[in-house]
Amino acid sequence: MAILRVALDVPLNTLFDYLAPDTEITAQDVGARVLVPFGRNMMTGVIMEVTAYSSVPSPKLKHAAHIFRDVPPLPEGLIALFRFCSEYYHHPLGEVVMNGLPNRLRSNKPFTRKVPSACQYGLTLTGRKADTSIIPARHIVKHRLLARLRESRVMSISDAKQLSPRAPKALNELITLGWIEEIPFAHPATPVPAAQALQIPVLTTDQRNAVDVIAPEIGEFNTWLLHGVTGSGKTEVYLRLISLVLRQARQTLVLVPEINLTPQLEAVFRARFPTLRLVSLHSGLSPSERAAGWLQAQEGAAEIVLGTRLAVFTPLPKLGLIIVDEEQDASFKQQDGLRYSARDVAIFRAKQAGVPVILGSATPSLESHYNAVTGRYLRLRLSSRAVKNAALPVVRCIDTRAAKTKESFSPPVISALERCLALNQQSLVFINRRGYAPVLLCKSCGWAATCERCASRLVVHLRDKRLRCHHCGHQERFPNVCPECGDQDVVPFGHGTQRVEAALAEYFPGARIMRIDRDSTSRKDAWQHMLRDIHEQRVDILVGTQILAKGHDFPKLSLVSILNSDASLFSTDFRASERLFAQLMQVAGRAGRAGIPGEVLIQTEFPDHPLYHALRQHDYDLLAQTLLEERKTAGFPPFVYQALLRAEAPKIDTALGFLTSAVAVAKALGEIEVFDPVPAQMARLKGMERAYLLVQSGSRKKLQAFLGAWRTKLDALPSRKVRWTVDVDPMDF
DNA sequence: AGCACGCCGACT
DNA sequence: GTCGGCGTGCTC
Repeated sequence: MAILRVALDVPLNTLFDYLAPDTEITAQDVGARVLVPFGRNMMTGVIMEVTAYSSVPSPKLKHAAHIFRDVPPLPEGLIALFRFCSEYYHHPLGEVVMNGLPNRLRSNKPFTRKVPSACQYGLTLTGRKADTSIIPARHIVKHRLLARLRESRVMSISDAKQLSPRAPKALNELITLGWIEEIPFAHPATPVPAAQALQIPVLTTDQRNAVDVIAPEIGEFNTWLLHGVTGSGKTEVYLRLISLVLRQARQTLVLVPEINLTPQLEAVFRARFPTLRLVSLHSGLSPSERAAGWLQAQEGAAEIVLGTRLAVFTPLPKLGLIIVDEEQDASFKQQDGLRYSARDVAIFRAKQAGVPVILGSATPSLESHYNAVTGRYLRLRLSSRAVKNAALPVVRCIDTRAAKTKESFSPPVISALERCLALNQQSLVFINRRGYAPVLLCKSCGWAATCERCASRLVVHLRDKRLRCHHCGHQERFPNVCPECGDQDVVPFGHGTQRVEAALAEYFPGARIMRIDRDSTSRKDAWQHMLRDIHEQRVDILVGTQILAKGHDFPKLSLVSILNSDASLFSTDFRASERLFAQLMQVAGRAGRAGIPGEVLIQTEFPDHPLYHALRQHDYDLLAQTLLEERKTAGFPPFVYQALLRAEAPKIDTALGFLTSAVAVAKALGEIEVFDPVPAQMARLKGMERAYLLVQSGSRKKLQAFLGAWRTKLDALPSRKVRWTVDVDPMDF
């Protein structure tokens, strides 16, 4: 009787053996999903191996209930990728495998592919004449659907879903009522491309060079670092290479950071390749849609798979190229569960598949930069802007020790904004802090509002008169008096986007000001509408957080002011400068992209800091060299390889106690540098106390070997009330 | 992780 | 006398 070795979504570092449900089991079934009894439940897992014998005593073995043959089994390569991740990140294989599957395929129910809805919806005669007031006013979705249909006659299911996620249900009820009917599509939804949409831009010398160098290497593994200043046209290089890959009938995987950038890039791809079969895996998809896209990729039908970090686990039988855009972005590292770096997994995957991987960035991570310096990655530079006459913006520092700020603004920034307004040009004010003020203080006793579940200050949101924790989402009412001393003098301290917006409104009563942060863009489609307003010049001054920094072109923008970024200069996090630099380069890059000369003003108390110096010169390499030297002296990555043992417990001493015994175990294993356990930066989060222990080594191999042995020993350690995980190549401390 | 079993305090 | 607390141990 064949034995199935099954990966299950449980935090145990083992596969589970089952007797095959019938005799028709072959090696073909490796990679298939399987329904098995586990404990007292049924669970869905993936068959990792089919063997003849099991080391589990036979009375314990149960029969698998059912092998799903609704979708093809996972390809061998993907299983190998999962095994690699499990080993490298020291995370249970079952969790890695199940984490990689779309949710819909993790369930115990077979997958039935829904025929993509080939119809639109329109009003019936009854519906057109009907009195909508007989529908209760609280059925907002129904009213909106009807109103929209009276306007536009027809709408597709996706139009309806844009109105509300509950629209399908409302539609069905209205169909039952006889007000709405299904209208079959006359034509497939593929729009005929306008001739001018296909105009292909002429490449700059740098772009041409990059394409010419990479093109002959398609079909071979190499890691390319496409290092291009903001606005240098990295996307155009991607497009040229993708078109080569398309011609070979192979698939391209494009990974993007976790922001609403996916639709932008999707539109660019569709405009260039009108008949392209593209699957976009973003957070807005329903489980069925995601599974459907995933299957199209697995069947080789999708030519491009575009998505955020999870997309790195999409099965791609005809993979020809991987692109990781904005490779330095922190969102490629998952911060819970399997703590993988999608960028690093992508590189492994490219190597495994024998295809090139392109890491694109204006400000590469120091790790990638170093790999390019040592020759492990091949760097290609795009050093000029792609749009004719678009020069890099002039960057100036405003010394706020000399030019005193009032409500966050120094006189030079105010006059620059005035100038911009007079010239009818747009300007951007960057302050990376949401809310009105980052802290609420009592002037009398020094009390500050803090989150009861986290070790964080509550942020003042004046608009809704509430205090909010930006770490756990907790919110409470704004106190009228200090809860400590009863004094009435509780005041917001410091500046966030809302306060800056209010100050600007005072300075420039006539200006059209728009605030752009997670609060103002959280409503569905809000950001899209705001983008349109910006493009159509209905806005003079944009105030916002890093959400503004990424990927968007604002052609009319000529001035960028950065109000308050000094805090990150002297952070305890050794990666803070690198991140700040990347962020400021990105924001600065928003200015002057379409021929208007751009200007960037940075308010700082440390205008002589090397970071600002490099920024003024647009000199990434200069700063990278400085930072690398610092890291080398201090013994930080990329000169060492690190891992964290993270522990959390209701009481900090429990976590620290566990870590202390882990230190003893680690020291006994030897050959590795072990640091003392310390409380995490955000020591308390969501009611849990957190601490970590850092280990590092100059050799990745040694670190890996150590982690394997260490983890086995840690599993045996008593860990009452403590939850612990290993974080390889940690990004957050 | 779930989910059992299992042994000690405040309630009908 | 029971209901229920979460400590410990197992899941093929």
